[in-house]
Amino acid sequence: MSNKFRNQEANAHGHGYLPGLAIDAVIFGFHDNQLKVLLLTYKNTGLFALPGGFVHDTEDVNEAARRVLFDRTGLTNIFLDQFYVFGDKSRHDTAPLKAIMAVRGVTPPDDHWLLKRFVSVGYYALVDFTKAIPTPDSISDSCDWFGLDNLPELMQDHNLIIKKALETLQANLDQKLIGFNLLTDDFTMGDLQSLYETILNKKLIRAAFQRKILGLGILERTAKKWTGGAHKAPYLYRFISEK
Amino acid sequence: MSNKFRNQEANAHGHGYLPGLAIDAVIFGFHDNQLKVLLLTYKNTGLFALPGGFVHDTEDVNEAARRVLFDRTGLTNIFLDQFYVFGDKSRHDTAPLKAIMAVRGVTPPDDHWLLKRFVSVGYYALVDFTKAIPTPDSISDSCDWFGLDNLPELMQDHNLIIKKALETLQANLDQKLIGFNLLTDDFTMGDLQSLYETILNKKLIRAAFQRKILGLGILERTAKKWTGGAHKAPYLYRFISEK
DNA sequence: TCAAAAGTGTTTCCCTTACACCCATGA
DNA sequence: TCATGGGTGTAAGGGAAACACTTTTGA
Repeated sequence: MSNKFRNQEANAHGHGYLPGLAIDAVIFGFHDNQLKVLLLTYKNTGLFALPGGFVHDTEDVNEAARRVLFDRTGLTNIFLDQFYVFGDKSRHDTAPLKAIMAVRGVTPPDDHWLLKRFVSVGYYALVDFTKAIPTPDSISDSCDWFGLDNLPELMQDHNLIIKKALETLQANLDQKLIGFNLLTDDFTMGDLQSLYETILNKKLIRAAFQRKILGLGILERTAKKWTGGAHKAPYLYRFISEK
Repeated sequence: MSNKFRNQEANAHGHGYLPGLAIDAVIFGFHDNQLKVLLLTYKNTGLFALPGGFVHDTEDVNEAARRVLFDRTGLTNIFLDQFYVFGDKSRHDTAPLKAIMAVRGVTPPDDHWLLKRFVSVGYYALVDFTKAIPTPDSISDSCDWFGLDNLPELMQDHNLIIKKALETLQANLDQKLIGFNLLTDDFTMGDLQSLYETILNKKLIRAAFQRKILGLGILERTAKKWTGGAHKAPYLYRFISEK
């Protein structure tokens, strides 16, 4: 949820949007050897939420997800995938929405469309932490990275959504080779291994990892070297996009 | 789509249902060494469609999918999983729905809820062909198995939905060991291999397959033997449910 | 000179492949 | 007895794991 309220408060019937359908985006980043997700905070409510939005009746659902991702990060051409539909009736909880609106001095009518039951399509995205520009929406007062290890209590079932997104990421990491989307253009083998270890939450064997990754034939060595530490300088690698 | 119209024609506003949200179920069966899916046919329209339905406002989306599966097959406790949300705006096509209604002598008003844009959650199910009892809904005149190799042209994007369901099945076959759901309680190793070969659409090596499957430790030999052919009688195996 | 990180070579182990052989059965 | 399908034994091959050795760098 987020960006869900720009102009919507005055639009009590949700004209122009698909009714009862929301998008929630788990946007992963990697920094300081930690997996992070983008969260919105709502002023004076102590509420935290995943970035999200609704679907215009003129766009595809997947397009809406890309729009949400762009609005919160300024990024396009990013790995973004559906992973689950959250449709339990127990999700229906009007309290947080009312609280957010109340702080803004709005008391929605009981039949306001945002207070109805919503089904949410969960998306997860992998972004380059250094390139994303976290941007709050019109009714949240900040948009920030939070470490996966110390997430706050989130609105509704958003903690569950993140959990399921992480499981999907772990399961697809090797299969779809999506991990690279979390790194900068050039990176060392150590960076990549550290990323894998963080996502999978287990140590990997250095020599085996190096051979396995290089064996995929999807990295090129960019001749350049890194400098700084009291040790041998590692090579920088770059992901080879489709030839 | 199916079962979507029981009582709904008279309910032009879709009261009691989540608006704009549908469920489509790709129900796989296995018979005569062929993968089959359950389809509904609509009288006098030449239209074919996947079984489907809508979500009551008193039930979870996953519950609604189970209900659809039960209504069309009489089965419960069946493998059933979400695999994708079909939400492109190009799906919106009122022609087939109008045709179906027209045959029944109904002309829906232009703002009838069924003529609005729908987003559909795709589910796929794996059922024992011998146990399912295909049952048409109130407005289709038959519900039958169709071989995947000779599917008719289906309503809307239902051919695409089946294609994507099959890809999901292929990708998850080994990982989640879901293939067993398509067989009878007791089966020979040949049956199982034939099933795998059909789903994956490639030949497997007999000896390797047998060792691989038995190596999983999830089958028990039921001592009994099969009879009939001019060759050694194969053992029957049974899937060991959680111990 | 030393510690630490990086790259690579070597050996072992295991799973898959490939091939073969034996068994059971009915025509 | 013969063809056919079913179960299993054995050896080869490929990749991961485990370990070690070398290289590079700054303190």
